[in-house]
Amino acid sequence: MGYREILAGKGLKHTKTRALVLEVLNQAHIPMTADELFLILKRNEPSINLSTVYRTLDTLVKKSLIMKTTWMDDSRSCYEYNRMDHRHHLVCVGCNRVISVKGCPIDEYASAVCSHEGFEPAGHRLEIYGVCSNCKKRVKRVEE
Amino acid sequence: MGYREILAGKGLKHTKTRALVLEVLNQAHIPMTADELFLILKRNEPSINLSTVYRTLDTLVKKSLIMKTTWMDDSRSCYEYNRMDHRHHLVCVGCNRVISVKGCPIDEYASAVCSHEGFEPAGHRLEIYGVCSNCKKRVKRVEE
DNA sequence: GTGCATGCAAAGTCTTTGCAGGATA
DNA sequence: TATCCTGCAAAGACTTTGCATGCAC
Repeated sequence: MGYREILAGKGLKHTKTRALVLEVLNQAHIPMTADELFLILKRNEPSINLSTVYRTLDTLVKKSLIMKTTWMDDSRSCYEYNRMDHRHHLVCVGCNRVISVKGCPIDEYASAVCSHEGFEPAGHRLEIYGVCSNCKKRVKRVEE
Repeated sequence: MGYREILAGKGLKHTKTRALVLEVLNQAHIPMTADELFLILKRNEPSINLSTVYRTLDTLVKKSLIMKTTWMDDSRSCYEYNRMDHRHHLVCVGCNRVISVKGCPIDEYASAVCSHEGFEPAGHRLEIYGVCSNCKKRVKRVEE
């Protein structure tokens, strides 16, 4: 299914920006900031404005085509393609490298917690933070 | 152990603001914004300034006495007491009510993911989002 | 042609910083 | 007393909004 159909399915007009945002996020597999997207979109569409990117992201979030989130150490919003087989992420607290992790260990637990509290499940957010091997070396070097 | 000792253990001077921030967050069991804290602290310390609150929070985060995070639908930073037996949260996407959930289903999984990728575990963030019973009723009423 | 999307500029919100005076060990 | 903390005001970063023009259906 092309992005034109995906957008039409949500009652949205097809525009260059919307299709490109969906494509970039779909291929990225990793949450990106509005500014990062802006710089990428600018290559195809030099006249594009950052506020258009924000408006586009907002629209796509409202239609649940993408999700908005953040990393714990950064207050900027990030945006991520909303897939059926969602992934979680492993983030290095040293260099901010992000690894996309397949499989979700939470769905069952989340449903159980929700039903215990009388909630209708709507999703969850899970990230794992750690120190990657490069950063571990760097720390050791400093400690020596 | 009092907050004076906790602060001293991290090499920090004891100040009213620091002790109060720790106390409020410790009792809250739920992440709070800088502004929410500011309003509470103002009751005890009417002359307090919001920038002092931000500086205090920053200091306490750097010493790992508290943690900084956000909710998915809000870009403001929240701060949470850093306990050994950490909790996760169930958030209503309708009214933003937050329920603190005992027990963590993730530690083992997080360690496994980290060791698979050569990371040293440093923590994780997990929140569950859902629609609480009140908000479910509200939706039904609108649909009828 | 109508209604929604966009570029541009300006405003808004949250957060950080510089500086002089004040509190802590 | 030396050092770090605080209030105040100003700046900074990210995000949103108003308006006139342009594009999609």
